[in-house]
Amino acid sequence: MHQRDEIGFFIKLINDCIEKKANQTLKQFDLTLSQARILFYLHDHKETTTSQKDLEDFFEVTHPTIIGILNRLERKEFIRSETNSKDKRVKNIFLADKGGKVFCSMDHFKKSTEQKMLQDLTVDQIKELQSLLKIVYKNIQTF
Amino acid sequence: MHQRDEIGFFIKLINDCIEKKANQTLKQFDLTLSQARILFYLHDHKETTTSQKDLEDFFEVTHPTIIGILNRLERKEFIRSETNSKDKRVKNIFLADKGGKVFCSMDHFKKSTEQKMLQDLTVDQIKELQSLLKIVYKNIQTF
DNA sequence: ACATAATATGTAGCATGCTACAATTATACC
DNA sequence: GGTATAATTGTAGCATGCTACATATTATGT
Repeated sequence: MHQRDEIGFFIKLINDCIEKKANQTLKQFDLTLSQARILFYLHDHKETTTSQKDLEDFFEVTHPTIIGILNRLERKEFIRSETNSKDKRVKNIFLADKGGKVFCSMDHFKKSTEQKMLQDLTVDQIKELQSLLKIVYKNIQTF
Repeated sequence: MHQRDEIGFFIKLINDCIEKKANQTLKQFDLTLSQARILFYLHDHKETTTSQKDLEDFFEVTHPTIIGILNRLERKEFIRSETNSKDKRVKNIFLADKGGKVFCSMDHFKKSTEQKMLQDLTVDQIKELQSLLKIVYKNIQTF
């Protein structure tokens, strides 16, 4: 088995490539892929309040990672944050006006990207890919 | 479509997870996953000389990325390097004794990891996954 | 009520990826 | 042969991931 044929290696190639291309496109919005994903999350969860911890759990990254991304987003005024008055340990995160404004054009970019990525695949193949990746994911998590 | 169901997002979760677990295991060898992958490459290409550029092309990363990894590997004496006398622009990279020594135990770890990752999948399913990922990869590259 | 444990966030330092710019050497062309 | 171009490597600075340690607040148990 050659290194480049291994699933883990291949997944890394794909992930690096997605991130690079996305970051090049998102540069026009002064955003990175990880930052944009946070904005999408906040947009999708407008009705409920979101804490830093919620973002850690959803994106499955450690808290120093989330803190870094949020600090950069807040410095650029895409989001704002405030301490929860009920539980002062908790910091709530909100989409700021600027974050809402870039949303439409970003959403369009996101949909066309996902579409290009999955072109030449049938609906069944996409479902199959999702289900296979889910199994792989479950396997690695239980190491 | 929810964010976590998107292929790109899912691939990132899997990649982060693989890298984290692998780095925890490889710590005993004083190596990271990216560093170990370089050693595997050098081991698999013992018969031919390898330049920095070869590694960039194989791993599809930029040259500053490769330089960083190689510098850390050389500082730890897993590899050594020398300027090509025929073409002084080129820097050749060799596996050092120390790099060869950790190889057996790493190889064992690598095989058992790949096995655990793909458990519960049939040979046909693995082939199907590889072929689907290959299509996705081709699609992103031609953006 | 008070000590202890758990939870949420913060900071420091590192590895790996990137872009942008620079330096050196080899190649190509007139 | 000399100049322009290409190829290879190097450096600086940043974003995002991590671990390890620290701090503040809340929850728990006696």
